[in-house]
Amino acid sequence: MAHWLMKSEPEELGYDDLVRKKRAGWDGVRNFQARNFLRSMVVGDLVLFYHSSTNPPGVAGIARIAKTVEPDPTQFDPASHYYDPRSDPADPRWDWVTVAPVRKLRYVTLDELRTIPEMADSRLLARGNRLSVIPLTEAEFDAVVAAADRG
DNA sequence: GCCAACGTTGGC
DNA sequence: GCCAACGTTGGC
Repeated sequence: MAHWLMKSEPEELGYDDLVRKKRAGWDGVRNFQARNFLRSMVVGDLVLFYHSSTNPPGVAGIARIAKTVEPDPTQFDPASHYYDPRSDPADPRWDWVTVAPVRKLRYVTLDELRTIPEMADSRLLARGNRLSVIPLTEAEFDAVVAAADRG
């Protein structure tokens, strides 16, 4: 089983929205590296659900992969913010996975994440990082959850 | 709203 | 296949 961190803008989909909806297609990934990570996910992988572009950014809860990749339907929807006219329906460029909530965590802000020793080498904290889907080691994942539970 | 970082695009 | 221009991300 693998571990991940996935960024979502809470105005689009926050952790509480995921709890309410029970599952959600993770739409809008338009970066090849992030997409390739989506493609390697399997059912049961655990995810730290991260709120980005908000003040403060941070980890809001644990989710899990409920369904593996399928084409992201928003790429074919001209009304969608994520519409990609270059994507060929016969060979879709962009995929999504379906995620489900596991448990809400005490909110661990980005500032606090920076103080967790196990996270020091994570791509999340790397300079200039913009990836919205980031693989975590089990130690990184566990350390963040432990910090949330400790607080 | 700014801006640094960086991925993508397209001209050559 | 280089690289400048452009667009996007995301913290601040």
